[in-house]
Amino acid sequence: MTEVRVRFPPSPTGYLHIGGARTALLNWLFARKHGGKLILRIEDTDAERSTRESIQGILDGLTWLGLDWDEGPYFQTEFASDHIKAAERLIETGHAYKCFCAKETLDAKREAAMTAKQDVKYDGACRDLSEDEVATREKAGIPSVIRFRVPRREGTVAYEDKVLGRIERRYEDIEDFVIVRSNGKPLYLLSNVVDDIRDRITHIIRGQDHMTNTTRQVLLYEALGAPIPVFAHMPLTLDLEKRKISKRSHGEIVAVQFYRDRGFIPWALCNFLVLLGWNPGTDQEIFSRDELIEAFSLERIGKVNSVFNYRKNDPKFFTDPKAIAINSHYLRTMPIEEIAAMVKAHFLDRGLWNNAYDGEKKEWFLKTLDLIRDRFHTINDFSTLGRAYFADDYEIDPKPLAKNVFKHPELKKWLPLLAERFAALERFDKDSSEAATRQLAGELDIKPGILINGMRTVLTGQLAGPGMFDVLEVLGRHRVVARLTNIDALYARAEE
RNA sequence: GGCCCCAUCGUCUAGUGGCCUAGGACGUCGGCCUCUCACGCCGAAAACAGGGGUUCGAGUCCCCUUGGGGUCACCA
Repeated sequence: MTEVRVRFPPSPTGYLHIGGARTALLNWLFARKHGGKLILRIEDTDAERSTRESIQGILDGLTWLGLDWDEGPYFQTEFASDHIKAAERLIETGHAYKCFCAKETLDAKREAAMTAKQDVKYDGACRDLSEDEVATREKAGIPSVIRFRVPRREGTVAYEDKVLGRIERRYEDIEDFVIVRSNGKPLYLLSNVVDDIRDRITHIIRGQDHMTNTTRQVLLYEALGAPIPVFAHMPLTLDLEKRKISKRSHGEIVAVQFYRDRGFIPWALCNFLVLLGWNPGTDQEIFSRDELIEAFSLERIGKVNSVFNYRKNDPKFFTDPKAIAINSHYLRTMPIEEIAAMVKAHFLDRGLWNNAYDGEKKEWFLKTLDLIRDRFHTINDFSTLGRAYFADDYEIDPKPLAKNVFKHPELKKWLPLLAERFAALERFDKDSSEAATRQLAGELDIKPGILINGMRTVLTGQLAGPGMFDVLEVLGRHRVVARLTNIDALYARAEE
């Protein structure tokens, strides 16, 4: 059995978006599943739109996602001579010809046909030019493109799609398409095929937006005398209006970079993306890398386009709720050391990192992360919602401040009083602090919840959080007493 | 408009003629737990686009209609 070779060929005209990431992921999975190779090929033949930053952005995105490749990145422009040679060979073998029609007149014809709601196809004006006619025009300096000569015959071009089944298209519905520009540069349809032949690609896994390219490319494979690879056209990812998502019209919400910046766990994003148009046939939705590689197959890719159900301006669900749900799942179930590594990178970035977290405070750090991670959705939450655990300059959410603190004016005295009790404790831990709190509540004849919720707000800035006495233990007596004692400042600020 | 593809809960989906009074997940709502919130657990509402066939029997096969998407570049 020959080696499985797949490729991911992005055009570097922007950042990596989730559609591209999903394509890369499926190719990667297929390669890993079959012990094959994933080739990364940058399709930069559109020099005007290709940029260095874009190439780097795509590489960074793939790396962040954990999708590694085995060969490349190759750059398509470096193989331009291969493409031209192939085009020349096609001319020699009669599979292509030079066309001298001016782009402007063709564009005008197309436009006219479109508005007249007619079929728009190249009329084949130069298809049967004699050698003399070609020579004359070249001598006259008329620029020409190279067109593929689509066989004029009855019947259809067909191929077996791994996802869609048999796809057929009649020869007469395919126009003679351009494969080389008048400036001598090859076009995608040709370059792509030539590169795939050279790279010995066995399976082409790409979006359904390439379907009409495929029939034409099959013709190219045949004309070039190369074996036709297996095609698998995956369904597209659509936006809320059911439009194909694109970086141009959707901006950051579809950029892989956005998810990195917002504190997503790379594999969680992969896990979410693979579920868009693929399922294992069981109820399993959460997969480790190895599990997913094991479970993956082309046959279980669906035919139906899926909607990327992103939300905007929602503090909790800033993207597809299911993506958030999967991310939070990983956040609270992954080994805490792995979470810690991601939090470290994030803290470093935010200036919240303390080297002791890797040293003498490591145990405390891990314990704290483990305590608070349950209600977080992203890594970023550790520096925002969880800031009070790592710094003293945390914000206090006005909502609980009103509800749990100001609503009980006496807390202004009670909280410092509680701080005194804590300070006087022989040992300060979960049990002793709870006992002291309940004791004080009893003495004051109030519900313990008043003290508990009040101090939660003051100590963590949050309306909700882990069990309060676990929090106290993690925060430590020193910080607890200081924050509870210094409560006057809070009231002073409120009275302003 | 031509060509190609597709059609199950709000969203992601299971379903390959009888196991479907259509299953799961997310989201939503209710309950339990509780110092709060989350987790967890329990429960609820929520879908086969429409119409014809075929068949003893259709979400599942066929046709039509409707709807949606893709594509029609000297972009990739």
